[in-house]
Amino acid sequence: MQNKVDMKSQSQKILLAAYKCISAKGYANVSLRDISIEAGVVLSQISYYYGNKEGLFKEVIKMLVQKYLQEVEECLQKGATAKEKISSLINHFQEMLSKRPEVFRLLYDFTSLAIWSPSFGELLRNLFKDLSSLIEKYVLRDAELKENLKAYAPNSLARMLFGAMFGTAIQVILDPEEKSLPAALSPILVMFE
Amino acid sequence: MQNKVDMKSQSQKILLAAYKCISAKGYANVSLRDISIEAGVVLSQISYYYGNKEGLFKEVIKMLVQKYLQEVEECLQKGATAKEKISSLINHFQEMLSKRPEVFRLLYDFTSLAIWSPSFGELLRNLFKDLSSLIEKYVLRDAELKENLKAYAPNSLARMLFGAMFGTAIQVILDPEEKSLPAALSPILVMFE
DNA sequence: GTATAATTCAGACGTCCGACCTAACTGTAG
DNA sequence: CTACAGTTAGGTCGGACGTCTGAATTATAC
Repeated sequence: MQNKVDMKSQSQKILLAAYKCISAKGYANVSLRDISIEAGVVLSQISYYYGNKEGLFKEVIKMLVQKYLQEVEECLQKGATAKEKISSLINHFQEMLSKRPEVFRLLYDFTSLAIWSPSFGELLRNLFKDLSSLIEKYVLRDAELKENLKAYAPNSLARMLFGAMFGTAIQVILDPEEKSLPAALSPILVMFE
Repeated sequence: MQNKVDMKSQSQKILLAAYKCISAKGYANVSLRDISIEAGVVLSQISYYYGNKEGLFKEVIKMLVQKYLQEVEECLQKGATAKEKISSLINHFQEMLSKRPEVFRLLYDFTSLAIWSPSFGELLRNLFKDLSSLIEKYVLRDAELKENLKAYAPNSLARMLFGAMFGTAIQVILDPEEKSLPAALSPILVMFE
């Protein structure tokens, strides 16, 4: 019979510990031993469930992607106009930045891995594609879109909008003391008014 | 007497080899041995000149920053209106992306280091501050600025503009096959027309 | 020329890591 | 109970890494 504290499966404990460790110290600075200790599990359990470090981190990413893509979609459904939708998305980003900055740290860490590793690269490419597709779907199909925005391919616009959030957020992460930085996301709205 | 091929000082050879290796494979995937071989220099020369791996990479960054901040400033001086200046900057980014993508790879690699290491963090924070200050100085002090842009703090606007380029560029780096992506930088111009 | 400092060189050291192996344990089906 | 697959445990292994040491060489100052 399993103890109540051990109700969570070993594999889940490992996954959560990996999330915690990596988002706190970075993929490169965390060893599988660190994670096994944090999870209260023996080292070899990690290879048993996830094969290797890369496989484990991929699962962490997949878990996160699944969780947050949905949140983003919900944001984009709020509001009637394009501006309101983007505004809701920006609010969500700002809230995440202040309340769950570790999610962003993980994202940026993941990004640098993706530059050098083809398999991570594909994972991140898909995430970026999905995110910009969501923006395209909910915002840029808006009939009320300003005339001068229509000169650009919707996909380019979506990529740029997402890029602006991504690029602004990293500045916040790097300089959390600079309280005025999150506000830098707001000027995006200019494009929709 | 030094051989002509060895005219470059050891420290310079190391610095250039480090740039080459790191921008090709990433900081975490390059060993000091790789660099010493690429430089045609003995391993211990690296510690002699740069102390340790971190010190060496910091010098690589400083070299790069010095080189490119100037380029950016020159871009921003071209053109009369805010839109023209930003357009010139975007062109420069697009050209860099296609001709010297390794500079961006280095920048993103550096960014992920900066998240976890305070000293790298300070270096990158300063770079971001300098870049956005340049944009602020040359573009956003423009008297012809659109009325609705004036609602935002110039610094916030500059941060967002730089963020948009940073965040769009990473998508290009990750998906170099997608030839339409660099065009995603262009919609930024909408804000200035 | 000699003394002194700076540089170059070859190699070793201890550490840490991911991967791997084998045995023990657990639950289950027959 | 037995057989067996699934799981957990503990430990080892080889290798790669950054750093360090000390000797050899070269340049510099007097």
